[in-house]
Amino acid sequence: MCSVCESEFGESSLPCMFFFTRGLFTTVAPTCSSPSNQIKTFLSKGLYYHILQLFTQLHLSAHYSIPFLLPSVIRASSSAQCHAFATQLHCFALKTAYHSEAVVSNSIITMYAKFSDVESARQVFDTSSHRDPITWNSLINCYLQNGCFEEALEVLKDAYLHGLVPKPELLASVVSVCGRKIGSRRIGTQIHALVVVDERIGQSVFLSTAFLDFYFRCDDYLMALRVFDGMEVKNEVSWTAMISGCIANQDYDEAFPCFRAMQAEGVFPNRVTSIALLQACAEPGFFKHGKEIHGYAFRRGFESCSTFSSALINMYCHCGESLHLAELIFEGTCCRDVVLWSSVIGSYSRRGDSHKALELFNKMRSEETEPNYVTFLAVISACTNISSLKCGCGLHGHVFKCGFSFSISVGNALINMYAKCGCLDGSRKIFQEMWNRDSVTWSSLINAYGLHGCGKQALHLFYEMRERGVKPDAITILAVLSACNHAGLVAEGQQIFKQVNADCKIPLTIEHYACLVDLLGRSGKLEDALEILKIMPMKPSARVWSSLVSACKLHGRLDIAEMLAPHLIRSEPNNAGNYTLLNMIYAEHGHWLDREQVKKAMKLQRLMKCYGFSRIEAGDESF
DNA sequence: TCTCCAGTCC
Repeated sequence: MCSVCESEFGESSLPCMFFFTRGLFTTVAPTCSSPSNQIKTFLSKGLYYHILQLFTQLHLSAHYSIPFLLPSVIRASSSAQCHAFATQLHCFALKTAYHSEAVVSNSIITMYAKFSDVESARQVFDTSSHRDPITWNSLINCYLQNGCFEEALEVLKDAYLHGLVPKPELLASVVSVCGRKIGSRRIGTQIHALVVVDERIGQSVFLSTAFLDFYFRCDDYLMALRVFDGMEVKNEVSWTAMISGCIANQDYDEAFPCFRAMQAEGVFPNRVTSIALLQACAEPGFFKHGKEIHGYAFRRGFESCSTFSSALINMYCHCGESLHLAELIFEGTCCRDVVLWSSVIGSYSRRGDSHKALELFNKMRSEETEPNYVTFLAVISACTNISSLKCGCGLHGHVFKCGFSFSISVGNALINMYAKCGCLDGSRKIFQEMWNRDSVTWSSLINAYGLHGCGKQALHLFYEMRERGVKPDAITILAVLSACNHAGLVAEGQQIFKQVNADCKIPLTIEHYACLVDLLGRSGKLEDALEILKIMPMKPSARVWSSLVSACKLHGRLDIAEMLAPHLIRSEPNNAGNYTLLNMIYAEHGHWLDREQVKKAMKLQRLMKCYGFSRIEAGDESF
């Protein structure tokens, strides 16, 4: 048996004879058959130098097979991440002039694309004498894979002008990027127009699905529906794109009938369909569908996929009482990737079980899974919930060590964490050290100032933010109003509210109105607060009523409190706190009869006053 | 070749 290609039979071939006679393989018997078999064996054993030797010999003997063999070896070496060997193969092609064959240069372009060496790929394209449609495709794909969207479009345009008709598969990739890239809507629509006008391109289910997804991502629901209805053939991917589109638009009532229609048409939902549907099942009222999808996926064997497990766990975590199921699935998943860990840690953190979230983070590290920035967001949030500065500082250190100091989101989470842990200096320092900031960064520090009663500084920062051209959003406004509220800056808060309301650029929500009403009430401007109640475009929430009644208590305005009392009780009939508040107001003014009535009403509702208590924690977690 | 999972500020 030949020890190179391990074949049992075959006649002596030229290359093996050569190696044998030159003593390159003194232990090899010359019984190999074809060069391609030998290459396969060399590749599987990692004997790259021997492949180069073999190519040299084939070239010297003018063997015809090189233009056929070289591309497949280049492809194999790029799949195996052998950068150095792949570059040597390129050198070999240059030296032997095989690079002038389109099939060879195409494979070299694809190889450089895989190694993210866009410049080398471009150089090969520019110097190649024979370009076929695949050469153009390879370069466009190279740009797309490496995030160079503008360059990809330039080449696509060039190719079209050179008379090349782009393949639907290629256009599908381009359209897919258009949907994901902000500001590329026009290009996607132009490509759609081109496909409609130029009949040479032809229709394909891939391309139509890409357009369907594209229009959903552009929030053009009607166009998406037109594309979907116009599709002659629909496969599981097109149905999945339709279902995902409905879910992204929060149109859950449409997503499930679509899923039924898909099955009725005889199209089997795949793993991606199940994952997309699980997202919708996490919404209140759709949990029963989630169990159904779980059962279906179990039968189809999707459960072994970590992406699926992640979506499943997320769904069970969102459905409150099913956390034990989420835990069971998590324990039963053998391949836990960083997404799965982050998902579980995030779920515990959101539910307020911060200690469990931190414990899982430690477990994740002990299992040697590297956290990413989403993991840090989840675990920093957990630490913020328990206001543990010691734990937060430890996490900050980890963030630094793991190289996530440059992440804006992580920086924002740290600003919030330091503020909630009582360390305003920490928040300020993070803000100052951040290389890039977004509107959330500014909102976070404004909020931090507000929490610490530094209203003036919060306002100053808000003005600076606007001067620097960073657009505030609804949350920034809420943070500023809240800061004004904490610091008693009534005039400033009122002015900002008026400005934002007049601009109409930022939609004001019930929270903004509640904050303003609270601000006015606390400062004794109860009549102004009542005016706001009249003009607000939404129904006042229980929080608005209770903050106003509290303000009445603070400023001794029994008259207004009595007027508001029925609204307060109606907004939250089962909240004992509201009755207690009224009790106290009546008692303070000596209205004992009214007080008795409130007490009776409380009894009637079988409500008990909840007494405050301090919780003693077992101990701080160590990091 | 198109479709899918975790997320900071209130």
